[in-house]
Amino acid sequence: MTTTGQTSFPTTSKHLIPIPMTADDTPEIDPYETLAGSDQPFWADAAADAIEARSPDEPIVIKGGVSPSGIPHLGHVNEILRAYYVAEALRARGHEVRQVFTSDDRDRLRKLPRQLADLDGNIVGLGDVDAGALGRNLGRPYTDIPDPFGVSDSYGEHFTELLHRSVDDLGIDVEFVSNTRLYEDGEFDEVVRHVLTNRERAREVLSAYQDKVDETYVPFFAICEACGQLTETITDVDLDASEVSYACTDIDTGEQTISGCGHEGTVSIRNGKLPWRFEWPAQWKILDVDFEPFGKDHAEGSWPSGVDIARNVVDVELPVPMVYEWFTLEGEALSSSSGHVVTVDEVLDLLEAEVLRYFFVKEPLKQRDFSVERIDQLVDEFDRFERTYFGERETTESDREFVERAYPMVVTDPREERIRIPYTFAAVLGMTDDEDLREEIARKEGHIPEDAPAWAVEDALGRIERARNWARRTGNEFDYELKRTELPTVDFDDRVEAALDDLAAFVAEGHDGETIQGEIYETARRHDVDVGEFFAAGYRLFFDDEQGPKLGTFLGKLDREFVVARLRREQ
RNA sequence: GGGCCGGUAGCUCAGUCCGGCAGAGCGACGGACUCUUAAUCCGUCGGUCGCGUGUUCAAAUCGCGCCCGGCCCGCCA
Repeated sequence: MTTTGQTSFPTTSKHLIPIPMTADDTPEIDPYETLAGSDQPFWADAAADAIEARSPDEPIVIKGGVSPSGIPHLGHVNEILRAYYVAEALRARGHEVRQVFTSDDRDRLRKLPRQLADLDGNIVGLGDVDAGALGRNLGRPYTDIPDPFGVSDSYGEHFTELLHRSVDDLGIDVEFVSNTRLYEDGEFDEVVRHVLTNRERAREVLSAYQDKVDETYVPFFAICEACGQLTETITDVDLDASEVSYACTDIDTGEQTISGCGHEGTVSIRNGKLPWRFEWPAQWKILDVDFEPFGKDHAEGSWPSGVDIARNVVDVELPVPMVYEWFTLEGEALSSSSGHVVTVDEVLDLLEAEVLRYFFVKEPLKQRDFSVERIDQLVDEFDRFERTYFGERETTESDREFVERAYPMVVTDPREERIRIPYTFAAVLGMTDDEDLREEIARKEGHIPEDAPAWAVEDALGRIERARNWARRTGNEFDYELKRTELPTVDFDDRVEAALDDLAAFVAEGHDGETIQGEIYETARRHDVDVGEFFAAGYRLFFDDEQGPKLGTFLGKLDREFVVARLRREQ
């Protein structure tokens, strides 16, 4: 994890001058409007237009950020990918762009997640770590909590690292910034001092948004020297010393109350944090943010107050906002705490990174469902997206314009020779572990051109393992597995058994797959067995299933003794 | 109480900004490949565009009013 190389601010500054207490109308800026009314075929270009319209200084800064509260899932990646496409759109126009992502790791742990994940992404239950020890850290900043796995420096660093790895796996290069480091290194000093200097004003502005703000409210949380909790009761502010005094009182997190230790003390403003509503605009100022995408959860609360605070307290120009809808997983909201999540790690076992990148290139304001069950549809859609780019299929003009712009951002090295084996067919090929056989069948069925370059063949075959993982994970109709070691339980009537013996004899003579396929029909007819019934018998024998791949072709590829013995129900 | 998204073919969705013949993929059905089973190819089937209403020569598309589904905010972050 890296931090920004910001220079320190001088201790005296014009920003320490109190802002006069005047009422100020803040025209609303609707974050839903950024993409509305644009005639751009790709939404990221609409966002880029809005950014360019402000003539920002280079490099243009695109930000995002989340708290490292637990297992990073697809929702967290969404935040980064949305920003990424906007950054790419600007880069394609020749701008220099910094995409930064703040890990809001000084936020406090408010409740224990039900699941955690180790650095390899293996998901474990809370009971598999020392939950009691973790529980004693409620109310403390993530970066002050020991890593439950004992590897990283802190809980915060652990989960930030996991997210960083997910982003790396997607091939996205983002500058990660630790919020804690920004405080520790003094990057926040000036803006914190400014907010505290104008705390009357801050109180007045925020009170329009939060009822709990009263005369005693001070916009700062201090880290208690005794117990490490972020306490909200600030009893005194010493701007000359850049210190605050506090009393460690109970914290009401809404769901539960975290008891304070009662300690009273004084700490530097580097040992604490601004409340989120102030911290967000403060980040805009420190990092000089030009564009900020955020989930719809921020659209009604944090954003309007952030606009007000940016203008009337922090004194910073607003970034261009953009709201994105959250998506669902199998039709239901993602939830770290309840464990209804899917990680990037898991998804990349099922499909290629570019397919996942494609998922996030679609309209941000549409609520979409990510379904493992129907991943084949997503992959098929991606394959069409790719074929459209290479002009291999017809589509509408607007779709073509979208694809031409978006595809190079999804697949960063477009190569026309690339081969995609249809996903469900790849799942069928997954029935065998024999890699040569996989390739042979794929070639035979026309999914790999004669003159395909080796790299393209290798890439294409890589999908088979993923599709097989998918078939197994979902246990769907493509979950074929050759029952090689033991004979499935079978119960055939005499005619079927006679037909199988007959077919065994034919196979023993040595024929290729095509011929065997034809003979299956002939044999069935000769023995007055329904063709469908006979195929079903074959699938039962070899796959313990009602259906499977094209049988004759497949049997022709297996070693003959095994096929003959199995047809005779001997092995 | 408020916000946003969605409702178009059996399924998943595009089309709505900017009104002008109702679209794609999957699916189902029929056929071809000496051969009902993955794939491939050909063909067929598919829709009261959630409901109502207004505007218009013309509405899936624009306005208004509803209904249904989902999520979010009104604690915290």
